[in-house]
Amino acid sequence: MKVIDIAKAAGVNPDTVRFYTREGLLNPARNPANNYQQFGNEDLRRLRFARKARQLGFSLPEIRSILRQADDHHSPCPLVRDVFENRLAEVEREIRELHQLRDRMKSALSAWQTMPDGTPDGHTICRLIEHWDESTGLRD
Amino acid sequence: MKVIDIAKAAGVNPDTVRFYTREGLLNPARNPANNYQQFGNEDLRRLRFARKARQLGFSLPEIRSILRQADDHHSPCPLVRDVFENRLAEVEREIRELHQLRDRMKSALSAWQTMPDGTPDGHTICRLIEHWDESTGLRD
DNA sequence: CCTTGACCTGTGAGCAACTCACAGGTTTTA
DNA sequence: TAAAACCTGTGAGTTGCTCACAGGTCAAGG
Repeated sequence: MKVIDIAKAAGVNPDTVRFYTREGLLNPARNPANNYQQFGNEDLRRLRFARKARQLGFSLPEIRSILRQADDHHSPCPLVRDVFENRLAEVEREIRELHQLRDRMKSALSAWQTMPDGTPDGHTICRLIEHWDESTGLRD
Repeated sequence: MKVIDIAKAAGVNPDTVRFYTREGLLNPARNPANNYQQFGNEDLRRLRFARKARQLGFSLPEIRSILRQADDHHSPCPLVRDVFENRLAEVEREIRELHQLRDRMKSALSAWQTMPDGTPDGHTICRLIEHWDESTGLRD
C-alpha cells in the first residue's frame, strides 16, 4: 500500500498519513527502488487505532507511547488506563460545562426571541453576554 | 489602567490583553509621554465581553465584528443572533457526541475494572479502542 | 517513444488563540 | 541610586493537522 491507499482505507487525508509517519506513529517499509513508503496491514491497524484514540481525546504523544509500548511487547494497559481515566474525567467536566452553556444560551435566546429583529435597543444580547456569568460562576 | 491592571481586573493574562489589542479588539489610548497603553472602563467592558463571548465559543474575528458594529452605532444584534444560533447548534452537537463518548468510555472502563492490573492479555483496552466505533457510528 | 497526469518525496508554512521569550526603554520601590 | 517590576513591539512555540512547493517516478494514451 502506498500513502494514498492507506489513507483511503482509513478514511483520512494522505497528508495526515505523512504527518503521522514523521511523528513516528507509523513505520512503513521502504521500496529501495524508488524510496516510496510501503504500508502493510499492521500499519493500517495502527493508523485506525490512532484515529480512534484521537476521537477519544488522546494526544499524539500519548498514542505514540502506547504504540511504542505495544511494539516492545509490553502491555500498554497500565499507561492507557491512566490516560484513559484522566480523559474520562475531562470529558465529564466538558459535558458539565457544555450543559451549563447550552442552558444559558437557550434562555438567552428565548428571552431574545420575544423581541423584533431590528430592535432599536440592540444591545440586549450584548448585555446578556456581558452579564453572562453573574448567574452561574463559570470560569475556565 | 495599564496592561497589567486591566488584565488583573478581567482575570486574564497580560499577554492576552496585548494580543487582543493587536488583533483590534481593544483600542487603548496612548500616553504620549512614554507611549504606554492606557485602558479605560470601556476597554475593560470590551475585554470582559470578549472573554465571555469566547467562553460561548465565538471566534475572535466574530467578536471583533460584533464590537466594530457596536462602535459604528449599529445594533450588532442580527449578526450576533446568527452566530449565536449556529453556535448553539454546535454546542448541542458537541454535547451529544461527548455523551456517547462518555458512555462508551465508562463501559470500557468497567469492563476493564474487572481485570487485574498487569493482565497478560494486555491488549484488551487497545482492542476496545480499535473496535471503538463499530457499535455507534461516530465520525468526525 | 514520449508526454501527460497522478502520484511520490521531504520540507516549510498556515490555521486558532493564545503564551512565552527577548531586548531595550521606563517607572516604582527600597 | 540601583534593582525590581513594569512597559514596548516582535517573533516563536504550542497542537494536529492541512496545504503548498519543487523535484522525482510511474502508468497509460497517442
